[in-house]
Amino acid sequence: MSVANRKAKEKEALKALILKGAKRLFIEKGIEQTTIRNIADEIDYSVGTVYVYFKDKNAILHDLHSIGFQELGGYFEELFSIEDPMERLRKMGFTYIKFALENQEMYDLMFNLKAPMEFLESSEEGGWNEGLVTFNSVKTTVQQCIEKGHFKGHNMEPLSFMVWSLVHGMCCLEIRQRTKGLKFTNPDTILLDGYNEYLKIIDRL
Amino acid sequence: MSVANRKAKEKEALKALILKGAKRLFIEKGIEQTTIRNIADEIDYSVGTVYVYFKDKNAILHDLHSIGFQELGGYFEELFSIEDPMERLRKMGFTYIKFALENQEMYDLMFNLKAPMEFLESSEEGGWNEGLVTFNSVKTTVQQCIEKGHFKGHNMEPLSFMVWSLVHGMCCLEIRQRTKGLKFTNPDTILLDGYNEYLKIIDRL
DNA sequence: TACAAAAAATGAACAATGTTCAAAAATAAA
DNA sequence: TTTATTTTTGAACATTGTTCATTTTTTGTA
Repeated sequence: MSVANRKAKEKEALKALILKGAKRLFIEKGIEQTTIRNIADEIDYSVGTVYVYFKDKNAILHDLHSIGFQELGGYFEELFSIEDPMERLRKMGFTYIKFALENQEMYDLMFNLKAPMEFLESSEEGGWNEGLVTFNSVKTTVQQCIEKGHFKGHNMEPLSFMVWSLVHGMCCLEIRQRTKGLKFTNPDTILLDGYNEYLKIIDRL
Repeated sequence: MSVANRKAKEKEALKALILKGAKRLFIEKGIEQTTIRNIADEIDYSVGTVYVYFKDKNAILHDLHSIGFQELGGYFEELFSIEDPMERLRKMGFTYIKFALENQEMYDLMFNLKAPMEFLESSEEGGWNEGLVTFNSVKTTVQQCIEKGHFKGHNMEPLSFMVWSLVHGMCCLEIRQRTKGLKFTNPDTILLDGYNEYLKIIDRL
């Protein structure tokens, strides 16, 4: 059994190597500018080998999208030590924006590109688990806010979706160059300025 | 002069024909699935001809993105007869969502795809005029709300950006399949339910 | 009308991409 | 050592955006 065992580990290692190389190139020169040949070159394997370990490009992009969610989880970790749900909700949005701006290509992959979702559709997996888990962080926190007497007259799930949309929308516009295309009074701080307006609002609810 | 004149008009007509064919295919089978050869076939011209009238694919996508903004302008038209700025702001968001859902490929092109912005960067045009005009509709309305005593303690531009991000974020998540990937309690109405939470909030400001 | 010049349209050809698969190389089992 | 299995390879294919020398059409002139 030890040989088969080692082989299995080697397979996993190579898979991880491919993902690591792909991620490096994605961040370095953009996802669209990265080809399978580039990835193969980067890790000194042939094109064919990549296709032994991944069904197609979508599979690579999906696995990398999952890694992105792990990393987002790392950013979120410190949030769960915050007792006050309102304070946690405030910081959560800020952390989300921080992650998006510091990991633009990964964020794009996680929340914008079609590839990961196309992979899900063509696979037997139940649904978008990564998104579900992240959205649950928001929902749970909003629920606790409600239980503490905030957000009177609001519904938990739609309100959570609204909050998520708000931060996602800002990140999206920024990453897809729709803020650079415009000319804001304070172009460098428009995301945080916008988020601050939101903070002012929920502080009163 | 009449010949040169007619020629110029014919050139414009063919350009428009190409754009019309492209748009039809985009809506029918998606932007990513549409090739220049497809477009040429659709209008019974050769590939080369398309390149006589457009520098590259980005140029087509940019022009089509501008057409999208004209269409969005059509949706917005009735808004300007609404006197009360708060009421106008409410309806504006709703109209925006309606446009996005009824014209998903076009919306994607206008607010998500990189092509139109890449075209702008490689051209001598000043900036993203289409986006500027649309965002001005929001800003003007928010400004009028402020002048009427609403949104006390808020700043016009960041607040407008926040509002835009909120609706854009919802549309974006929907169009890029991040709501289908999740499982909402009411999947079919999550956008409107989310928007309603927003309405409840601003009604109090 | 006939014919040369200009303009417009063409499609074969190129480089780059994702993908496949028979063959080669490396490893394991006997 | 020899055979069987696994892993790796890279040439080949279809499809893409793009170019450009050539052909076709239109215009201007005698």
